[in-house]
Amino acid sequence: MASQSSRPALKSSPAPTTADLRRDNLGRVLRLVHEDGAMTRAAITERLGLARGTVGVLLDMLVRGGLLVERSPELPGTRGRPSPVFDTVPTGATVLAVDLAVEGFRLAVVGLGGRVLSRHEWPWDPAASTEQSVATLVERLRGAARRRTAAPYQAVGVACWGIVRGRDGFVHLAPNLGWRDVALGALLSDGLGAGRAGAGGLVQHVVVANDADLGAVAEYRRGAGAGARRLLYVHSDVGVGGGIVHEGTVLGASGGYAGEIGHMTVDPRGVRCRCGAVGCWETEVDERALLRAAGVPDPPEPASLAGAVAGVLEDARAGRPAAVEAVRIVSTALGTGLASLVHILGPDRIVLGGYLADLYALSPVPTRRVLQERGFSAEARDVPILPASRRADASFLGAAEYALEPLLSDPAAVLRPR
Amino acid sequence: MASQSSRPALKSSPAPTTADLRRDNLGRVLRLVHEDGAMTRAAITERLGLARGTVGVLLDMLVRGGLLVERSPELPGTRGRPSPVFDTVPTGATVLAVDLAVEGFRLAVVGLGGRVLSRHEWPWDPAASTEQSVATLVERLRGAARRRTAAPYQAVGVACWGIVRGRDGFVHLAPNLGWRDVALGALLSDGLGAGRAGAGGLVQHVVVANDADLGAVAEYRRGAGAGARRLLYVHSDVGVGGGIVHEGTVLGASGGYAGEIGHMTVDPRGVRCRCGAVGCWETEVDERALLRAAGVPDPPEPASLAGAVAGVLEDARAGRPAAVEAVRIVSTALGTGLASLVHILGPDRIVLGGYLADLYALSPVPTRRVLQERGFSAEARDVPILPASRRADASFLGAAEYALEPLLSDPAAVLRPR
DNA sequence: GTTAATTAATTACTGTCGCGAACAAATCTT
DNA sequence: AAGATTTGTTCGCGACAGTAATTAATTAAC
Repeated sequence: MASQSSRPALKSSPAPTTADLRRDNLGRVLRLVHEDGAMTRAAITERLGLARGTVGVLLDMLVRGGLLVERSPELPGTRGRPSPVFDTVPTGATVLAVDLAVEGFRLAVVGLGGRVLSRHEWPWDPAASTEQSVATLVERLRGAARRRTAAPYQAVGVACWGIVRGRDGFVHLAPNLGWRDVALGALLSDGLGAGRAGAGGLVQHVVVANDADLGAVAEYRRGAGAGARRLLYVHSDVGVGGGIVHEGTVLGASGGYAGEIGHMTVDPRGVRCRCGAVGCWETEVDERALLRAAGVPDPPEPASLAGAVAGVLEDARAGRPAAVEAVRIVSTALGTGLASLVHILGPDRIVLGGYLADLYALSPVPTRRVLQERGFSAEARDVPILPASRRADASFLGAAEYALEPLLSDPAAVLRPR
Repeated sequence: MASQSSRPALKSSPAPTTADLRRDNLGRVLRLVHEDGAMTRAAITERLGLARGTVGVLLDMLVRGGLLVERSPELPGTRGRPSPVFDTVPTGATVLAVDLAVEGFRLAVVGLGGRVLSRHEWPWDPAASTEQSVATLVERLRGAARRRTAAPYQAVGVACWGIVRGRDGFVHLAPNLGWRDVALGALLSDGLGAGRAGAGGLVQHVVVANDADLGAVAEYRRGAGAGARRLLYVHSDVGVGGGIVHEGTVLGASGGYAGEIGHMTVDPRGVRCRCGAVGCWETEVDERALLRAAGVPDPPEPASLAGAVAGVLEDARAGRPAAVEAVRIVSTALGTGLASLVHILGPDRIVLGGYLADLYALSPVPTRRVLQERGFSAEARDVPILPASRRADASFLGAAEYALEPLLSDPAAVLRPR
């Protein structure tokens, strides 16, 4: 049963044609302005290396489609012919970005260019079943979507804390919501008529993804990970999640459930994890691990966990031995896991989110020392570790960016039907 | 419905032009024939989805460049106009594939299409310094390269067991050769005049890479990993190496030293590793780990290690308790590490090389059980695990494929200067 | 205040790429 | 022998990008 299993059943990827070229370049122009903000024709031409005429045509299409606007140049200052700038139209494409939290769900309407247009928040009904909760979510989204049907593109991006299959947004497990095996992606798509342009279709696209993956996207696009070639994003509060962006693509969100870095085994004689296994990394580095190491009892209310953690960090800052020692232990465990990940993935930057940013800011030495000891190369030993710069918004922004992706890779497909 | 299938390509910099289009498609045609063997115009047209005329032009260029030949069709049999097949010219592009082993280095001349044209083997001079050994290697390669200067493309691919920086082929550490910090890639490039087309340039391109990475390439291209979307290749004899192929690109070979999966930490109270750290995965799953678990003393000669391992496996097959238990322990450790890697990377296939193929064939249950216990999804729990189908040749083939890459992605650049 | 220099956008022209339709070729079927 | 079937080639078309000349708008220099 080994060799030469039939034929390579996988079809060769279709070869690109001139139409693909146009699609690609149209997307590149839009993406550039979306990511880097307003800029002139000349700047776009320079950045993309295209011919001037080409850029002109592409910009014209995007303006005509309502995604970009041409504005008169602000106060020339430089000499030479002043050049009008092109900027995104925030209402030209909007994403309903959703963050599913324990108490309720937060909704942000994010426009093209990354501008947050509005925010809302609704509590869960504690008595509601999973089905009812999802139905409520759909209802709220429908309401928000209906208010914005003028935009040529509208999408929904949901950040879900838990184990989510990127391919179709199937939620295998969302511990803090108590959800298990919920086909959230399909339910939202149906409820909002994703794809159905005319009849009842409120949005073009729905994505549901792991919040750590989306945090990685956010940091890569508009945060501390910008410009990295291979970014490792590690987030922790309760549990540890992570996302890997490799040369611009998210490792994990495409197919299965990759990126569950919190559950790599680091100690066969360790603590039992929520997932049922023993010795998962997250049992040694998440917030409860810190409390355990500090001898602080687990607060009964999940809501007060953050406060207890802040307390331990404060105590450590103040020099109380028990807290200092706890921080040292957890920081070391953080370093050990990071070292493994560096061996496996070779990131050129690491971004820490959640309480890890605070932990590392307080006590970088134990973490760095492990990397120094275990790294095989200067690159590995000295990987830059940065705090996440999008702490509060990471999931939102990532969800928005991710949901916007279809538009950015093929604006024409969205504009054509109009 | 089918939303969620976005393939995020978050890059922006280089915009493709029509020239890139042509380059791309020319490469696709060559790659297709190289990988899947001789085929007709019609088949190529179908596989690539290009217009018939386009394929005709591209094939014409490749034939004119001496990379492909047109052959009369074999026995029509079917009705319709018979179609000549196009096949690779093995001598049209050759790679000098090198495997650096303990006793000496092996050299295979591999032609386009993956055909091995010749093999050679030279022992190291035990008294030689590292510099002298490299000089010898260069000399042998020069000799082999000079014999084949007729080919439009010639390259060198070196598989090196150790820690190798993919970017430039810098060998940080090659334990079995006793090499440390050798700029092998640069030395070979200089010695063979890589790139210098006219004056003394014998080859176009030189790559040096980790043998596990190259094994992964070989298995992905022409072995048990063919067709996988995300392939995890794990190899072990002494030490554990690994390679990850994600959507057709090697995760480690591009930049730093990634892919050193043998050195992820699995037990803080474990055994000290050669690398100086404690509890590396390879201390629990490589050949010496098996011997240790079986209570067999480490043979003094590295050469007799394989024999000792085979003996333990044989004993286990025969049901001797100590050997059976040792195999169980190591298989379990294999499963633990694989489970972590599955969590992190989410491969859709795992290929085991080196003695791990035999170990798993003998005792798959403990490994599979760990994956079953720890996996979060059906995909993760049931990842196919296959033995490498290119056991002996993996490094060779991978080196050849990898060194051929520049030709396959841009045949015109090679053909133009002629 | 006029002129030169500088930078930018538009326009027209040219060459290339891939597509599709029509036609030609080679074999099989009836 | 005529039609059917599949394949390869040719040629016109549209789309795209590159180049160069022209026009436009501003600053700097005299």
